[in-house]
Amino acid sequence: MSTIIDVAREAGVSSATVSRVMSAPHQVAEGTRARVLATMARLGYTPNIAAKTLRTLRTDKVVVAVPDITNPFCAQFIRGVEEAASAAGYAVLLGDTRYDKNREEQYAMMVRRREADGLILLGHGTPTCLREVLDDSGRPLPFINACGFSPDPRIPAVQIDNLHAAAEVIEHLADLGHKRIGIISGPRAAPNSKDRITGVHSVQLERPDLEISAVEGDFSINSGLRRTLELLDSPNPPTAIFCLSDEMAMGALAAFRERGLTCPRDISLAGFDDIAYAQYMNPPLTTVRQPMESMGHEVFRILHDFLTGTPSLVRRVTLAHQLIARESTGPAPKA
Amino acid sequence: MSTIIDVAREAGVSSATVSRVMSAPHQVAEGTRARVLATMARLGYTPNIAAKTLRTLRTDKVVVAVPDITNPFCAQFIRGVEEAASAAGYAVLLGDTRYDKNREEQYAMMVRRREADGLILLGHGTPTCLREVLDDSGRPLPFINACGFSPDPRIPAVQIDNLHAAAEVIEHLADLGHKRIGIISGPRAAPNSKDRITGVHSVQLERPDLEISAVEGDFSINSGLRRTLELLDSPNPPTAIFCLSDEMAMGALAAFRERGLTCPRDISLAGFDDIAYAQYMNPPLTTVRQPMESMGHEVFRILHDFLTGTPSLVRRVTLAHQLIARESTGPAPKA
DNA sequence: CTGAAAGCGCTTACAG
DNA sequence: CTGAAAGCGCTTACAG
Repeated sequence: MSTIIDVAREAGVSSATVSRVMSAPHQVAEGTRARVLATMARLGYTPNIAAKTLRTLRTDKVVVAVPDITNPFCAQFIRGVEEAASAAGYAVLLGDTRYDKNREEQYAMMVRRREADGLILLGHGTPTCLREVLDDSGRPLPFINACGFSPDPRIPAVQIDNLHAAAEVIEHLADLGHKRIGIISGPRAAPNSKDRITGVHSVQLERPDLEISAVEGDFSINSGLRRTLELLDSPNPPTAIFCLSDEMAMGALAAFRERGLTCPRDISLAGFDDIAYAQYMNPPLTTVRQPMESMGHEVFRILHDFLTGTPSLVRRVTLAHQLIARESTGPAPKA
Repeated sequence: MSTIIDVAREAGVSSATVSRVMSAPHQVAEGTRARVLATMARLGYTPNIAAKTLRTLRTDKVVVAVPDITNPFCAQFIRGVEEAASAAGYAVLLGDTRYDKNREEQYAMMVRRREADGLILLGHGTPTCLREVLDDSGRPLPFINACGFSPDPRIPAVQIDNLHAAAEVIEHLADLGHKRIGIISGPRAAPNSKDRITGVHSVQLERPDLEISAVEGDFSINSGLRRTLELLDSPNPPTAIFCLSDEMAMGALAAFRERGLTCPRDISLAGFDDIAYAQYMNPPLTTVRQPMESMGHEVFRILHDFLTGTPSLVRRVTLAHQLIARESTGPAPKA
């Protein structure tokens, strides 16, 4: 591999000039620039990024860590981040944490080791290795949460209004005459699961005849299947089930089939997220759309402002959600 | 951020010793080592990877580029690669090419610019910027294909036996009495689509009463839906449809619903890949399982051998597939 | 518009 | 077991 020195020698200029041709071409005389460009092409020169990074302390990379790349919901978010990032000349390093704190830390370490300029984390957590840095300096970090507000108010975050979104689903079900509603949540610890459950109960305050039974899932198809079976086998089973992810709703559909139940005739079902598959399920799934691509754009924009030193006081951004009523919800069966 | 020099000064040793504590601890006297370790911890020292990479010309990273991270099929593959990679001390950089050659090139450039040691490409293509290097030196590159054999025999690749896998599906359908079978392929240009279609026709040679009509899709749910509708609306519609991806099969199921057809009573359906959703579709989907995680393991192993200079003549590896007969295929309806 | 020179933070033969 | 020193390939004030 040829270096900037080789190019300089061949083109009869200094390495500084070659460097300028790449980073500030207008500072170089046109003839010189053309000669250098031709030489670079002839030698097949490719800059060594490690050297550049060492010198500038900038990588033009961000890492985005998601809990489960297998989930199209995460993938859509990544797409959004990547779109905004590549438009700004940044590359995206993708991390799959599998809901594992250790793996999250590993990706966060990439920014400490200067392998990336910043970290975008889909979720509400703050990796330890970044938290320490935060405490030391007291100033914000190149770090942002999506789909979950951090408990630390200094850390910027973007999400939807989970509380009201969940409330809307319950209202939708209640309007259809459902009285007994089963909720399958994600892990309770997650603030957005808590927010959604709070939303559910906020409706119950105004409609005291609602009976809500909440069980805890883990967002996976299989947990949706298992928990639904439990709800169906309880003494007084719900007439509608609200899963806090579309994947769990997919499991619920499988459970209905296993019990010979027809949706929505015998039981209604709502999901959350509006992944690409939701509209193709049988029946098409009623769910809440989270604007994941926009969330990706927004999150990158905020991180980028920070990285470029653009002053900004933005800390919390809430994006619009949308209840999408499809065929999986219908009138409650007559008792 | 403290550097190796700071640690050396504080610990009263040279930077060479600090370096050895990290990379070859057994070469350092125990007392010295302990002192250095304590100092590193006290200063919160984190090595600067850019400097290390510049010096060693190794990144301990591989980039894996997939056509569509949104597809769980790709995600499973990534999981496999990542498992093998992290066991070997490598990090994975993930690239989503969206079936776009330009984006593929961009990720391939990362290895030319020394941002990664090698490239794993899910698909059969060879990025131009790597092809040139190959031509120059004549020796193999840190590059490997998965799910598609490269036309260039020097480039290693791992896949399943697409030809026989597709043949097995057709035989399964023919055994169920189906005579008119519709095929929805991926883009025809892809070698693995061609291989599968060849497999389909190989069965036809032995069973001349089979009528095969093949149309071209793009692996997306929506193309599965559209193409299925076309097949259903043709003068003499097939009694079974074989989609060359499970996502397209999902679209086919939506098309059946749109036309009021019950699967498998009125029409049978088979997919390809066995993504996680396949078993939860309604009805559960008959499909061909590709062992994507194992493929990821295998691919990384081969690349790693190359990277570490381990001599190996492995060029083509074929992994076992499996026909998974579920409920979406049944006897052909009586004419 | 261009060049000489310092320096980013590591690693690694080499010598002792 | 340890250190002095060179060097990986860039960029950037500084000077002209």
